[in-house]
Amino acid sequence: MDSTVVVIDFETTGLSPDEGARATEIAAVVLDRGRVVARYQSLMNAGVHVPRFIEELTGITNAMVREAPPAKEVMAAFARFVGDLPLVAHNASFDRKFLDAELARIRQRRRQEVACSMRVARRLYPDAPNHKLGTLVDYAGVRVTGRHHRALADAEMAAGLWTRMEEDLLRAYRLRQVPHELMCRLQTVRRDGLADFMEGYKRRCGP
DNA sequence: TGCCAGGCCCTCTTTAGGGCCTT
Repeated sequence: MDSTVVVIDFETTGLSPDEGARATEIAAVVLDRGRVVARYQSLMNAGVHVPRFIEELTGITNAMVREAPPAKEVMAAFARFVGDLPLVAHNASFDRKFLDAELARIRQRRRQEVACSMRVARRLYPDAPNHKLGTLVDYAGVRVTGRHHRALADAEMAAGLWTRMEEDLLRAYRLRQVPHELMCRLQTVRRDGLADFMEGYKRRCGP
């Protein structure tokens, strides 16, 4: 189960929990050997106003949030769902800070690292027009599963992108498998040093 | 109601600046 990860995505009222932004929706998909085998998704009511811009961006309205279960219940269920499995998110620094902030409100702490699909994509696809999730989904031929900026659709498409990147690594470097640890280490490799890194990896670890 | 940040990476770099990406 070395390759099993949970791909997560938050929709929020803004860009930073330090500035008062809260989560409005969260989703997680369990990705096992390239297949989504479990899903979790919920809107959540954190008792905050959703700005008009965010309503238009996400389609998540104040009325939808008012009728959603309390954030503390959603986050507790989310924490049970993901357990200790390693996490993946697109632009992980964003989702990580909201995850940590929302968990702290229910007196829980994250127990695993969050790998970043955007950072890996920047290594693997330096010629993509840009590295937004929507652009990479088109560029890599990932199936569009729903509306962008809704948590479950974005988590599923990020999972599809993660799978495609594993496949491209397998093809390009003739590996038998792509351990999650390798995907994490790719994040810290300079973009122009990927080929050298992979050759070194194969020598140390075998194909 | 309207507006907001921060980590990462690249390069014309490292005594820094600016673009990208997330909502």
